[in-house]
Amino acid sequence: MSVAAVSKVLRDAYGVSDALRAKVRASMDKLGYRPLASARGMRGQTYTLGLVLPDLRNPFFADIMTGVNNALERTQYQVMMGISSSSSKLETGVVESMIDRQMDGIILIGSTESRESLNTIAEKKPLVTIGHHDPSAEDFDTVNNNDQQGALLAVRHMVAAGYSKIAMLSLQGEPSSILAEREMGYRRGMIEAGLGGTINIASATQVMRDVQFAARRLLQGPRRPDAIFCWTDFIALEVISVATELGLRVPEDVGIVGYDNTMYCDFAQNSLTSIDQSGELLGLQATRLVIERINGRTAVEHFVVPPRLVARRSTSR
Amino acid sequence: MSVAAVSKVLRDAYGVSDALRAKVRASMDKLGYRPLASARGMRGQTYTLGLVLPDLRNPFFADIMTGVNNALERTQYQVMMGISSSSSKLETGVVESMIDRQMDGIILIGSTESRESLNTIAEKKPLVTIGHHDPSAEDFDTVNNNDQQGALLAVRHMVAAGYSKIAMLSLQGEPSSILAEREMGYRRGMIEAGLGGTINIASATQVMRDVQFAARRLLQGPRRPDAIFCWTDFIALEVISVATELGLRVPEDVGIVGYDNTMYCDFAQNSLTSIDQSGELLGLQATRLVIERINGRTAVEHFVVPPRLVARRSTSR
DNA sequence: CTGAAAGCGCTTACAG
DNA sequence: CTGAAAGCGCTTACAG
Repeated sequence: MSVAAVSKVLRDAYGVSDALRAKVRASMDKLGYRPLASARGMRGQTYTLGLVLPDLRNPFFADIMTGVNNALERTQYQVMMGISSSSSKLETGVVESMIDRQMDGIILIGSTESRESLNTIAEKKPLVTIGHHDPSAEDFDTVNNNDQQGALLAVRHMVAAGYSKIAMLSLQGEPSSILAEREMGYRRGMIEAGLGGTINIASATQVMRDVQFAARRLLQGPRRPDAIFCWTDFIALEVISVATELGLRVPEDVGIVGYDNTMYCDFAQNSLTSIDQSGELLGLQATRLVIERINGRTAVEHFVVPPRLVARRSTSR
Repeated sequence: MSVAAVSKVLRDAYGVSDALRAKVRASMDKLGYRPLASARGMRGQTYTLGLVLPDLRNPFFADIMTGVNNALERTQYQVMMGISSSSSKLETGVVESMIDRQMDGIILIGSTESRESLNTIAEKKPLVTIGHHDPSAEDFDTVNNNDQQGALLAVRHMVAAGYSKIAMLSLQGEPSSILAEREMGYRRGMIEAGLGGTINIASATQVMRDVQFAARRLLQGPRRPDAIFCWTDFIALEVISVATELGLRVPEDVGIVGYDNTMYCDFAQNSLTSIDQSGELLGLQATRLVIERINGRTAVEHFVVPPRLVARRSTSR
């Protein structure tokens, strides 16, 4: 029973008899042997996937993780997460550190990087992005919900509910492709409904104070909207809070729609209409794709899931 | 300029002249050299800390991460996160995989493991726990808020606000030391107020349906409480939701207190009184302690921060 | 089918 | 102060 034999059993490689395999397995169990990922990484794989998320606050990312974990079930792979907004290190920094740590593949969520820098990463490691639209990318796979359609659904729903002065509270900061897609969907929806003249896009960072400021500005301004389509559920909940404080009634005075359909939407005190982008499915699919790439696939894949509007009281006028 | 020299510069080790150091640095920059963590891990450190959290849904963990990232600023260390509740692998599984991946130290959040199994981990790697009370542990450090006092503060506050039939909605599942501490604090508070006869502890898992069921049972039962102290803010928000659906007014008919003082507490539609356990500080301190241990400290440290009650409308009767 | 040997990119004594 | 050499625990040709 040689070192080589153990290695082969470990990787389910061919060239070991059933007898030897059983013997090795028994010894591994008896000794509680665990292979060191670092040593394996020196020559082969580490069986570790790197997942980079922009922040931990949005419960939507927990949905994605559920899908990732489901896909990893019964595989040898483990996932390690890193946060791209950590004060000191930027997105590329976190990704580089994943590469230094020999992750076999990388899943990047909500990236704001350019095609070029994503290609640079993809040269080194199999890469799949979630929440980054680039249908003509060739070196990495993308997994998305159709953000433009999501925004369109939101506007159509609000129009059908009788709202007409519909604003969008978008995200301020690094421009991203999903931002562009959703704003485009909003514009198209407004124009389609003959409301092109009242298109009104405000924006705020994710910082609480900022969102409150932007919400107050919208709700106290001269052309006060009667409905607001918000970037995420969390932002929508803040808008509900501000509206409540200003003495405005939701949905009577102002209708609110969020994005992601997180668990908070269901609470009676929120009852928030939202766009569901099937986070769990996105995570599952991204994980499958990255493992396929690790196993040799080179043809690009772009996976898009249709969004779904879940109507609740916040728009039931 | 030898391989050894590069290694020394990398680790800021002694025994290199300023001239050589500068030369090495220049070359490193020019070539864009990045050391491979796996290779470093074979002989020395990986400069990676492993952080294990029970789930991604509780926004409180994001506060902890903020502290961790602050502590890591200007150090060479990176943090990798793993989720202990991932369907397939259990808490020990995730920790083992962190050890296989040569993490230099491990921070374990909300562990439900026994002293023995934590000691087993601590034998292999520097270990610090957050949210696990074991003041006489000797092989690993602990970082906590004083959960017993937190619960006590909650009960005292509710009593002062005029509530008397105060129930606790606790967590069902693996018993943990923080669970024991909080329940103890609740009991002590009740007895202290002369309400020992109406002690009432219900419990539910974190699953939404479960919490709703438990909340309904409490609020529709024969000895309906006039106030409920909840395990986390999220659970408290669910209780507010159920109460609202049952036509009960918060805080008039029932007062609610949460735990963690997460951002959601501030929303006008929630305005939830909660116990702040300074998550950011806990994360910061745990990170410092684990790095100290990596650098050789062996004397145990147990850090405890006092909790703070933040009163809001949900208890202002 | 089986195992001895080289090598992955570092760190660590050790000799110069 | 500097660098040649051994060795960390694996995987991968390669010879037996």
